[in-house]
Amino acid sequence: MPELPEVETIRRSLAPLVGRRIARLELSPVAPLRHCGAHDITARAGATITDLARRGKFLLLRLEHAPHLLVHLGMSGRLRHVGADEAVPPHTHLRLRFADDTELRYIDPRRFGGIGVCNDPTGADFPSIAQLGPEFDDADFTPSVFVARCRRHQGLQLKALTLNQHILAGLGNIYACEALYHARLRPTRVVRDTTDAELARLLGAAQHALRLGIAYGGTTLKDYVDGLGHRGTMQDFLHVYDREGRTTPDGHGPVERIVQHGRSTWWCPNVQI
DNA sequence: GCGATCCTGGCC
DNA sequence: GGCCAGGATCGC
Repeated sequence: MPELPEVETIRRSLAPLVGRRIARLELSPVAPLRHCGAHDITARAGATITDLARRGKFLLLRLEHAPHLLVHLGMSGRLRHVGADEAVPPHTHLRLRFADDTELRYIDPRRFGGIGVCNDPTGADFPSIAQLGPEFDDADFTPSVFVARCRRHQGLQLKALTLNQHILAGLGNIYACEALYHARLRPTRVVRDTTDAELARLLGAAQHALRLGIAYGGTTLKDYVDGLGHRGTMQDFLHVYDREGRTTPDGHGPVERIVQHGRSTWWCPNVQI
């Protein structure tokens, strides 16, 4: 479900949790645990949340003392801060209860996401975070750095490149399709047949797509909401994603759908060369 | 680098 | 019943 803009929106919406102590913690027996055991999670009961951070699509709940908690929402994960008396939906895997009778719930029907712990406040000791590429807004992440990273994967199609979290962290299927459209690049193009200038354009388009997504509070296609239940509005500004057979909103032409690596890509042949 | 795989649910 | 879904990992 959530890509970087959605996770960032959730992070911001959960700011009221900072400073609160986890009075009680409940972990489902089928919770998707990553690189840890149930006790690593349940032992965090009693700890105080000092900060909420994000790295790529990971949300970090920093606690007063390590280890910290981290969450990845996968395809169907949600985080909700609600009153503890609200009905508990199916597939609720983690509940962090606070003294004011509210709780943070992690809900994930498909369990493609997961929860884990890390000792480093940036999550750097967590395997899949350690392997992430730079953040889109990292000041050191210049076009030449991005091009150099891309050149290590000369055989990749540009669609796979944009989705590859080791090269640039945060894009998912929506923002990858939109970035390729704004960069005017055909998703089936291969890195080795792409100029440095084109790759630099792709980075700029990806950064733009992510910034826009954050500004609009994420994309609600179906059921994405932030921690307080608010929908995003980025869906009103998409140019190609899920628009097969329609024209781009800027009137540049018809949108086609192809399948790459088992996933849909929407793109506009009139624009993307 | 690619395809299969992990899951549940919604829609046709 | 089949197909599809905001993701990532693990084999070959």
